[in-house]
Amino acid sequence: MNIEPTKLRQVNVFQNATDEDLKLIAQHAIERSIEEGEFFFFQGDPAVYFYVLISVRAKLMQMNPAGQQVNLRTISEWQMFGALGAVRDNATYLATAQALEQSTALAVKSDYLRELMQTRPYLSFDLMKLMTTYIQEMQERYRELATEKVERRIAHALLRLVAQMGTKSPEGGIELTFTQQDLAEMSGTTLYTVSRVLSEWQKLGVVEAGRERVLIRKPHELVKISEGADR
Amino acid sequence: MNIEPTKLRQVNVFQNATDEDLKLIAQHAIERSIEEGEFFFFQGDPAVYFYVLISVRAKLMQMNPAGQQVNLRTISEWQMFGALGAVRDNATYLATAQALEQSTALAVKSDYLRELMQTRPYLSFDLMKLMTTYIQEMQERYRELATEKVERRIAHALLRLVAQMGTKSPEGGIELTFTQQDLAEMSGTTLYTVSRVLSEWQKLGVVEAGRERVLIRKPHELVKISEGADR
DNA sequence: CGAACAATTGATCCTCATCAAACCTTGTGG
DNA sequence: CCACAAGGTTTGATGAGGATCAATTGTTCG
Repeated sequence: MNIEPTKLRQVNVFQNATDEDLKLIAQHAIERSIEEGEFFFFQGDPAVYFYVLISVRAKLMQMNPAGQQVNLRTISEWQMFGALGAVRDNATYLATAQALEQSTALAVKSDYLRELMQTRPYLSFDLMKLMTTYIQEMQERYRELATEKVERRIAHALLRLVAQMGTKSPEGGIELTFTQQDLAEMSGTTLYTVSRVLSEWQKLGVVEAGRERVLIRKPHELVKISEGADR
Repeated sequence: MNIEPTKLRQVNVFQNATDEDLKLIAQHAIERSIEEGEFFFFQGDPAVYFYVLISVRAKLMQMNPAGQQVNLRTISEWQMFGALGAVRDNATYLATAQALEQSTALAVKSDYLRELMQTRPYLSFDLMKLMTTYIQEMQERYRELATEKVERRIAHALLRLVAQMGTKSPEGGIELTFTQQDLAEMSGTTLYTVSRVLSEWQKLGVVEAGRERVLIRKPHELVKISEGADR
């Protein structure tokens, strides 16, 4: 593929790979472009490929039988996704990956990654480290959902988004791009409640909410809310 | 240590290990016995050892700042726990491990496992497989908590327990041992709600509830409840 | 037998989900 | 370039689902 192999070092799991390895991986990669709202793969599909997002944004989600969905994580550039299938034979994807905007990803056969890992312990380790962070994050979110009230959960979700994909706004503050529906699915609540909470915070000058956009004016206040001290 | 090395093959992650490997691991293991209610380790402690439970039962949990706790998983014999720290240097435990009865576990230095994995890809793979199942389970439980009502969540929690540690009762049905408080922490609800739901089910003849004990009379009914079809 | 712990049950209250309707914002096509 | 459609957001009204509190009743074990 026409990707510059060394760029792949930006991928978490490839940070310790040799130039040679990156070249091999690049050679085995094909590019896939997906329209906004379309899917890279569905939960339950055979996990033939894993992906590295080149641009721009996607999300991993799960749906329950009734069709309600839950957001597991947002994927931005140079993040790997769909890689858990590389671990076992005949694995299937654990979640569904949907493009939030028209997006492009590299696709590499899971088998190939597995093959590489046989002889390159550092690859296994870096993948395990990534998996550990997933476990940790899911455990935290699970505890949150079980024990915290909505307002805190929303604050937490926002803070996670900031860490993951926040950009500094020229006007000061941190800018985030997503719908309130998305935020609701990330914090286990509804669109309506998110809207109300954001309005509330806006009155207090903590955030500014707009269409598919939130500007965080006082991150520190958000942290306070997320940690308790019920205002 | 005086453990028979080949017994270690019952451990998920060691199923593909050579006899030689098992012997090495056994040699590096020390035994730790813990009283009921005491702790193997706490979340945040440096993850110096990983453990393999020899007997009898323990649980992994997280607490929030306010002290409310959430059960992540129940550990029974020959299950490994606290191993995620083996992945990175200076890692800390992601959860707290508490003995549910007086219990014994083998403790092995995390460093040693890491060393072994450097040259034994199958070990890494088997650990990764285990991690994958954790991720999958946590994702499912997270979705459940976000989208399902209590009754279903309790049913699901029971079914998971059955799969993990259910024993057939002589009177017919499947027997489980735990407090309703535990079950509440596993399904993200309260002691009171669990009690009410179990009473309800008892009236319908689905289960029988007693002190630290639940007998499941009609597992099939439980599955139905967990899957929807609001009775 | 009594103390400690587990379970039950009723009464009450509060947080949020749900429904409905209107309001904005953005992009598109005539 | 305006008007309209489509999607996103806001806000109010209502009610259900559970959490919480309080008091009582088992159960087990020393």
